[in-house]
Order: sequence, then C-alpha cells, then structure tokens
Amino acid sequence: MLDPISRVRRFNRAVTSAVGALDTSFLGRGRPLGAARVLNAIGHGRSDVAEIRDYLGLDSGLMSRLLRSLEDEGLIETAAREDDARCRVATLTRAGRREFAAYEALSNAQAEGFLAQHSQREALLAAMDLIASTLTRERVALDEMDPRSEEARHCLGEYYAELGRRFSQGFDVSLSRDPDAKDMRRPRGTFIVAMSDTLPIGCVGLKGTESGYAEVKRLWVAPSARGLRLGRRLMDATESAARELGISLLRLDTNSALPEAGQLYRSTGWRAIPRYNDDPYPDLFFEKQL
Amino acid sequence: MLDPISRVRRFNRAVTSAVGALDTSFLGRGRPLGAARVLNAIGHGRSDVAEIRDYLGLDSGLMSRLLRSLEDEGLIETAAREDDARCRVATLTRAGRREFAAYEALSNAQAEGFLAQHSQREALLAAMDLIASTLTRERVALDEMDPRSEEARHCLGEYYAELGRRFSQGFDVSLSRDPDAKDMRRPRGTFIVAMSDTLPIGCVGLKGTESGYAEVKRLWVAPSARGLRLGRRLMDATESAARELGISLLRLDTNSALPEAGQLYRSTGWRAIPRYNDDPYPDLFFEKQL
DNA sequence: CATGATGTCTGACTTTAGTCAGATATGCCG
DNA sequence: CGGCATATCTGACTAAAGTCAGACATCATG
Repeated sequence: MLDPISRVRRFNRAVTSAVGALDTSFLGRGRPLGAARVLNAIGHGRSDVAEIRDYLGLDSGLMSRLLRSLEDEGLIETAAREDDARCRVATLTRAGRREFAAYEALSNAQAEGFLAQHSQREALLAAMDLIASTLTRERVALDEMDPRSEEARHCLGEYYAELGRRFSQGFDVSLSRDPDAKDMRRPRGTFIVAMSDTLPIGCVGLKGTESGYAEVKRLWVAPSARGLRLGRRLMDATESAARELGISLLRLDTNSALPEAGQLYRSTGWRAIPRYNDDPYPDLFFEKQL
Repeated sequence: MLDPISRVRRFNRAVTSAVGALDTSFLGRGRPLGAARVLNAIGHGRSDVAEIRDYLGLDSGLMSRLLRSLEDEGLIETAAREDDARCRVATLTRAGRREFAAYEALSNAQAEGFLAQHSQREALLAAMDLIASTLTRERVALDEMDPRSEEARHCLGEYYAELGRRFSQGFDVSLSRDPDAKDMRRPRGTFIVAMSDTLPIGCVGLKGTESGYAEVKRLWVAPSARGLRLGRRLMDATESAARELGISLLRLDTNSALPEAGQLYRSTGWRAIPRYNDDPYPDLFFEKQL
C-alpha cells in the first residue's frame, strides 16, 4: 500500500472522516447542517441570497426554506436589495451574530485541536497549505490590488525575506530600486495578487516608467503554491494588463540565484538583454516585445 | 488570513469541497452513497456484516436494508458464517466485482487527477502522508507481526536507507549485527509494526538473547509520522511485551547521529551504560530495568 | 407600457438516511 | 433442555435534503 495512488486514497479516507466529525460537531447546535451552512455563509460576509445559493450549490426552493427557518429562529433578517428589489440580501441579527460566533468557536477549536496533535506545527501547516493550494488551484483569483494593501504587503514581505535567504550577500530593500507604489497603479502600471480563498499566495508588479517600456517587478509565488504554474499565470496576467495600458515593451531584471524565474522567462518569449540599470542585486536582464 | 487557525480552516474548506466532489462522482453510478459504501467495504475485503456495520457506523436496520438492495441488484450474496450461523458474511458476485472495479477506477482516476495538478509529486505525497498520519493518530494500531512480513520488511528497508543517509560513513546491514528473525518472534522476542490504515509507519523489534537481557532493535518512525510521539508508543509497547515474556532487563545501542532517538531513551528511564557489543555502527549504549 | 427575463417563494412531491421496537434464528452455558 | 445473549431482519416511523412546476414581483428594453 505504498504506491502513490494508495497514498492519496489513504489521505482521502483520513480526511473524509475528519470532515464528517466536524459536520457532526456542527449538528450539536440543534439545527440541520443545511441551515448551519447558510448561517455561516452569511456570517462570513456573503449577503446576497443568490451568491450564497451559488456558493453552497443549493436549489432556490431549498434555499428559500432554509432562510425562512433561520428567520423564524430570529437569527437573520432578509430585505430586498436597494438597487434591485428582485434580489434579497440577508443579514445576521444580534442573536444570529451570537450563534455565528459559536460556530466560529467550534471551527477554531477543531483547528487548534488538530494543530495540537503535532509537535512540529510549522511542518503541518506547510503541508496543509500545499494541499489546499493544489486543491483550489483552478479557483485561484488574480486580483489587481493596491501595492500598499495588506495582501500586497504580505507578499512583498515574504518576497524580500526569501531574497534575503537566497542571495549569498542577503537582501536589503533600501539598496534596491524599490518601485514607487504610484508607478504600480493604473494607469501607469498595476499590481496583481494571486488569492487562494482568503490567502494571498503570489504577486507581481507592473511598473510604468518614462523610458518607453514598463518593468515587471516583484514576481513571487508562495512556497506552498509552487509547482502549480502560478508564476506563468501571473506573468500572463501582467502582459494582458500591459497591453490594456498600451504598453508594448516590457523589461525585467532578475538574479541567477533564482533559476526557476530565469527558466520561466526564457520559456515564455523573453530575450536576454544587457544590463539596463544600476541596481546592485540583479545580474540577468530580459526584454519582451508584446 | 495568515494565522495558523485560518490556514487550517482554509485547508478544511478546500478539502471539504474535494471530498464532496468525490462523493458526487460516486453517485454517478446510479446508487445511493450508503449502498456504494457498503459495496466498496465488501470489495475491500470486509466480509463480516457486523464488521462493515461497525466500520461505516451504520444502524443494524439500515445495514440490513442496504445489503438487501445490493442483493436485489445482484451485486452481492450473503450467507451465514460457517462457525456462527448468527453472523452473516457478504461476498461480491461477478457483477459485484465488476461494479466494485468501476468504483475503484473512479477513485484511482480522482487520485491521479489530483497528483497531476502538481509538478512536484513527491512533495505533495509527503504532505498528504503527514496530514493523514496526524489525522489518524489515535487510530494507529501497534500490531505484533512476523519480522519477515511484507510490512516489517518495508519498515526495515526504510530504516536502513535512512541510516545510510544519516551516518557519515553510510550503513551496510551485513556489517551490522542483523538480528535473526527467530529472535524477534514470540516467545524469544517480538516485532511490532505501527499501522496507520493500511500503511506501515513505524516499527520496533525486541530481540531475545542468551545473556540475561533482551535487546530493543530497529526502532523506526516514518518521516511523515514524526512529531506524533509514535516512537514513545512503540517503546511502551515493547516494554509491555517484554514484561509479558518475563524479561526484566532491556538493552539497546544507538548512534549520536540520531539525536531524537537518544533524547527519547534518556527521557523514558534508560540509563547510559558502557559498550556491550562490537557492532561497528553504534556509539551509545543504554539499559533499562523493568 | 407590453413583453420577456430574472430572482424568489410556495406547495407537492421523492429519495436517502437514520431510529427504534419487536420478531426470529442461532449460540452458549449450566 | 431452558434461559439468556447475540446477530440479523422487518415494519413503522421521522428528519433532512433535494426536485420541480408554477406563482408572483421586479427589472430591462423596445
């Protein structure tokens, strides 16, 4: 029972029974699972009824009845949406928020209990991130965001930390030509964050310049999301954004200590060019005509 | 959304929807999940009705009806058990084996599809092993087995391979005092394998000698199962077995290149003693009075 | 403002899962 | 053999989930 397929299936069995246990713990609050799921979806900020229905994959009749039962319990209120009275929005009442908090506490306790099983938390978390990223691969959203947003700053922080580990001389942002945030906002450029569920797992910046080209900066993919071809997707998205912005020439610099990046550029139509700036860190320079 | 709890919960969400997708694919064969699960349990070699019921957590009434429906479909046959006619055993018919094979194919395809998502298969598999071992931690069974069994040989092979990696001079079993299998069988000694589901994830041998003590040999825990205190459980089981066998003094040798092992022995009542054999590999020797 | 599309709701229905109290057959033990 | 335990089966029930057709209000558009 040691071949890859058996190992995946052992994982499936383990996880199936764990999921079942969590569902069972949710039943402890005296309400069927369907209603509990709707309540939790609302608690997590999904207010449009159609969105919840879609998210949970429910029939509209069933959905309507579940909303009614939550209303009867006094946990939610529904109202027509301001801009389109055909649609309904649901919000938690005070009692609903209390009940939602109780479900959150159950979920958190379950998660903590799981982490406590293992004496090497970080290894366990890394394994979970890897699997979650793989499973949600097709659902990774590439969102244009402000480079100063919390998500972007998280990615950049991880990116700098990794450069520090991988460059033999370390990495100090202040010595590098740190791009100005305004150069990575439309219409001069953009900044794209790859979001898997609520977790930022990659980023890339497009920095407008005055020199007839734009630069690709800060391409980073979280360790747990490597191997999923996310770097390529981010680069494709950057090129699309550049075309939209009327940019026809892209440049970037990188370092030979990051071989997977160089590999990606070479395999996607980038051409090595001579050094075009005096940043101390890069030793490889590329260009791509769109 | 980067704190540990959120990461665990992101994993839960990802995995819940994947499990749901597998269930849905099973429904494609025109039979409710309950019946499909029973059929698969039988296909995987569980023939006793009581055992299946216990494994799937089903009520006896429900179980009986599910068996009846599979019988009506011509997929299984039930009969009274030879040695106890109150119990029933179920077996697949020819059609049942075909149907079971179709479910297996679905499971395998799903597993392969998942592996194909990722370009670093081994990392993904290691992550799944780690999580599966953590989740099934309480269900790990410590089974006494023949040291020549397939499970035992797998563990020993992994153990030797790891010593080879960790000893600077490598490891060659033939140079070591490889215990005779018969010394690790009752009543002289024993060999214990830790089984997680169908996967052997650890082992330990108790080797009887003529010298007034028994030796603990071949303590190994799979990398994916480290951090779960399995080594301690294996050692406890060995001590219990030794007591049962009337052994009152245990010895073992180990190497300082395996610090976690030395740490375990020191923290569980073992006392360092002088070298007591001429094996070239160990450099640390311990003894414990039971 | 008529028309068709959209989103929600209601009623009537089915399937699946699960519970529980007996009925029945068999095994074990004195 | 009687009496009790065990394993399964049957019938009668409930709860939850899901399906489907049609009703109704609202929106967008020509």
